[in-house]
Amino acid sequence: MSTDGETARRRPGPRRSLSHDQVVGVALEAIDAGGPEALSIRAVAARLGVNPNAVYTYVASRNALEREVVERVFGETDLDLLTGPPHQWRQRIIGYARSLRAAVLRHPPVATLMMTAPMDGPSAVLIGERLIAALRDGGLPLDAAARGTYALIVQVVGFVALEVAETDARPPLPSEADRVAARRAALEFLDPAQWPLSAATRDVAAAWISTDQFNWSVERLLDGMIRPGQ
Amino acid sequence: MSTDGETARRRPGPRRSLSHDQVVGVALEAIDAGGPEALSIRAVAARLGVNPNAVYTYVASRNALEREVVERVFGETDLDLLTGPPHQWRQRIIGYARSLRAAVLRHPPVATLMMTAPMDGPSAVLIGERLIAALRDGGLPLDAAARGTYALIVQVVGFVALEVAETDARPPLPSEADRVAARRAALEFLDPAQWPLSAATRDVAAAWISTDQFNWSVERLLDGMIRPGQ
DNA sequence: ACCTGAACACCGTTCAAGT
DNA sequence: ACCTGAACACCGTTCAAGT
Repeated sequence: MSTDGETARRRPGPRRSLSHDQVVGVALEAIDAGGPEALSIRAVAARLGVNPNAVYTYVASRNALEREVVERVFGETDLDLLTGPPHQWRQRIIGYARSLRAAVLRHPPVATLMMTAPMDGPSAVLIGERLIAALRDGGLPLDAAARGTYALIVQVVGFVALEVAETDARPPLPSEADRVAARRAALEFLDPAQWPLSAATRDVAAAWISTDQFNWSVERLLDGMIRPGQ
Repeated sequence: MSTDGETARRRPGPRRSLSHDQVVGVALEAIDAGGPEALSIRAVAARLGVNPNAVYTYVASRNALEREVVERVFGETDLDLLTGPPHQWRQRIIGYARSLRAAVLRHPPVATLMMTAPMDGPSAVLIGERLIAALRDGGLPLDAAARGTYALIVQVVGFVALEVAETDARPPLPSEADRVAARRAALEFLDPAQWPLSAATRDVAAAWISTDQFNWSVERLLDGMIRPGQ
């Protein structure tokens, strides 16, 4: 708790000390500079110019640090995109989904971290709250809106994680066109005699990680929820 | 190990030596016994009674080992569920999705591994091939079936990964009922004044990781693909 | 409250040498 | 071909001690 300093009390928002935020910020810097393995207690300590164990003053464990980094990246998304006129519920959801994907792609190693820790931070709660509202604007009953919220989160975060998994996760990522081209080349081996359908859809599979496919997946999920077959 | 010279050559299938398969098997055993951190070159070596570097005779790196473990778990799924009469395309897909989820839940740490490596193994190709076929049986054009295949994979694997992320990933996992109950308790803090929609749907959010929600998500995605709004 | 110093029990990976 | 022995450059975390 940061009741010790006065600056912390002035701000009514997050109660974290400045040094705590610095640690998280440095951790994100380390990840952006050195890739997935660069997020370590010792690397953060080195960047701060202190001994490794000094980091434990601000963070409980490596795991806790990872979760704070995730929280930080959620904070880089544009939550305002989720609010707006009810009839635009669809654009709001798609717009925010793209904003979330973009934020993670700026910090590729964070994609994995999002899949390995429960989404229980303040940002996650706020995103959930606004997603439920948007889905209700789309005509979903309350409970279905809550279910749909999670299906959307799974689709969006899962998509980005698998997208990043195709790379070495070292920022900056190659352009989407380059990544699709690399996939296309890697799929050349598909033998039409052995896997006729896969071979015939090589070009589609190469573009599985594209923005186009991302939008398509989210839209299909929305379509399936709006006129539910149950 | 037995007949490391001739048995491997007799079989025309995978060209791997018996010892290679043993290494992967031991890695999976280690994971099942010790959780996510137990999958290490040194732990596998210790289980085999050899020096750490001896493992490199059979596996190129820790990363390669992880991917082989994923391949092994894919092999535990029941691919036959994906084949069947065309009119049952829906049951085939849902049935296989459940089989895949069950296989991963038997080896929880593998869920994360599936999100951190490209799905390019032989099992992944075969699953893709049969998923495309099933979606075609559902009436989708070829390209849409290929797109839908990836959306389904993202939803299924992403769902399981986030489900496991709520636990310590140490098998055996608590029962689903227990895990839902734990989530319900953890969501007690939600303040209706601050997050009215989230607080009102606590019970739904607690069951986000349930089989019911899993089925619902997959079904909604299928609904959205079968009558596409594009 | 926050840091240093030192240590413990681990990692993945490489190299040289044996058989 | 497959292993040992030894080493390098790392990890996360804990404890005791300083200020």
